[in-house]
Amino acid sequence: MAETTDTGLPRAVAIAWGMQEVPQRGPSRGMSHERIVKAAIEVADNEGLAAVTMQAVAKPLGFTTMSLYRYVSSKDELLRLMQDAALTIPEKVELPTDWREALRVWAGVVREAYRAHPWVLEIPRGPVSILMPNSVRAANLGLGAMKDLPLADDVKIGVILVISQHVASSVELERDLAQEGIVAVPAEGVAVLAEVITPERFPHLAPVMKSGNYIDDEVPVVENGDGIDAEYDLGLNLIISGLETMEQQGTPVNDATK
Amino acid sequence: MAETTDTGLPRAVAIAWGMQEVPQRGPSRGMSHERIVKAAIEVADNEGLAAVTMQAVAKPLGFTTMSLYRYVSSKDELLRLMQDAALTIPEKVELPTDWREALRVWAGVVREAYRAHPWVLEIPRGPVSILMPNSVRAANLGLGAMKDLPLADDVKIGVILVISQHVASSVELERDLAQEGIVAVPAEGVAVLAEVITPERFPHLAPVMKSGNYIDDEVPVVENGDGIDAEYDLGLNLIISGLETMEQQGTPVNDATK
DNA sequence: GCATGTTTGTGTAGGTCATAAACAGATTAT
DNA sequence: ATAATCTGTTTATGACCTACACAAACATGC
Repeated sequence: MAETTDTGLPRAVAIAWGMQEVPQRGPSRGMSHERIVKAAIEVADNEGLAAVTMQAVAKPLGFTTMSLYRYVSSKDELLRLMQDAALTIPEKVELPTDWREALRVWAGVVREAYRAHPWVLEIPRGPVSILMPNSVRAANLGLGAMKDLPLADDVKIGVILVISQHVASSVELERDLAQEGIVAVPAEGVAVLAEVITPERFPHLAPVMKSGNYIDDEVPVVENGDGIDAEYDLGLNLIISGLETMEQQGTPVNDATK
Repeated sequence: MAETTDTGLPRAVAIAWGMQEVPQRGPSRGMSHERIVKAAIEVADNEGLAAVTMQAVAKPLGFTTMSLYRYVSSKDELLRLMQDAALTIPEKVELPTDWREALRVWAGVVREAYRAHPWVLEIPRGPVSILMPNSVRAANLGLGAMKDLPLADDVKIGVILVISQHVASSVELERDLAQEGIVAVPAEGVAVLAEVITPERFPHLAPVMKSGNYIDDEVPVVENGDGIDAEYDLGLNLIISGLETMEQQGTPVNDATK
């Protein structure tokens, strides 16, 4: 599926790491991966990921659609490059010494990266994604945040995955709810829904909905904007709190960093 | 964006709840939402979500492509119906009384539902998804698992979201890694990668990779199949453990169920 | 310099898809 | 009956990705 280079690495990985040798014989190139990806990101930022067509990317650059294929072997590859390039982790991040605070800062950095380009979450993240430069940088930073936490390496990797996924899901939820006109269910629709979500059929959920915090006239069932922050904090707090007990219980450690 | 009915509810919601009145005047219908969705799910199960085209769904049913549009207003609506129908929660689930075990069982049920149709995770889950019958059933069951946990309702809702998202992400990761030929990076490629992931540039990550658990000849950086189970358990354990301390600390309770 | 092979950007064309529009036959309401 | 409405179909349109072929540009080896 994913095109591979002679090193056996997916092409997108080689390109993103700058490991793709440039041809020498022909005319010099008038374009570059960087400029293409940048233009594509601009389109996605302005008009959404669905608006990213080869034509829409090429045109502002003053090139033809097909010319992009001299740099990118498929649209899929372009999407993968965008996915990595959009995950902009700041060059220098000051991490607190306390691992709890450090993890919070780290999660916040990742969260802001997603928030800056929410469409990245629409791109399917295959196993290749994790080999890309910015994913590696993010993982490295996350491990740094946990450097004083006495847990095994594979647990730390797991924590990084769990937190990343939580952050991603949270931003995704936030983005979904921000789309007005979809969430807004008028009172009439809510009333109709209340007829099928009865206490008999849904004994545990129905009372919660009745309690009113989750159904007002506009926003049903799920939380509003503030609720998203609450959900983000809740998940992060639970994970960190869980790590604390794990730390106190002293899980066996197998740390390669010594 | 999402088509709405006269009740103001998205059409997909009305259809899924069986709240869509059937026309009376014309000829009787030769097709049904159920059969269409079932056929579509079959295609997705066999050939992946990408193979779900209106034609591919209609043909096995002996109907034309366009006939589907008499039942479904767009492909997007069909996808949403598939998304809900694929989340098959068992009719009766025996939940242990202990909320910790009950949450584990609940998470397992959701996990198996996703595993049965992993392609659901490729369908963008908009805010509408949460109004669909099976999402509501899942939420109700999750709340039931926590019925003896003295926490506020909105916290419980948050916990359900957090756990669902963790389960979904974990299954997604599992599915990605199961696709052979993408993950398999030959030793040569790994060696090349090791040249750019240097201890100087990635002081925390590089030692972990060197430690060997994460790079063998075939599977780089990320865990193999067993590792996925470990990641799933880790996340769930952290969340539940976090809930335990929250329980012991006695967070203020505001329970609508009394 | 010059021939040769390579690479670039472009134009053309083919194939897949979703879906709008118009129509004939079926069925029910008046 | 007559009119209104609905069903399934045929036809057509417009996005899109991308394979292919071509001419001009450029580096290398003679």
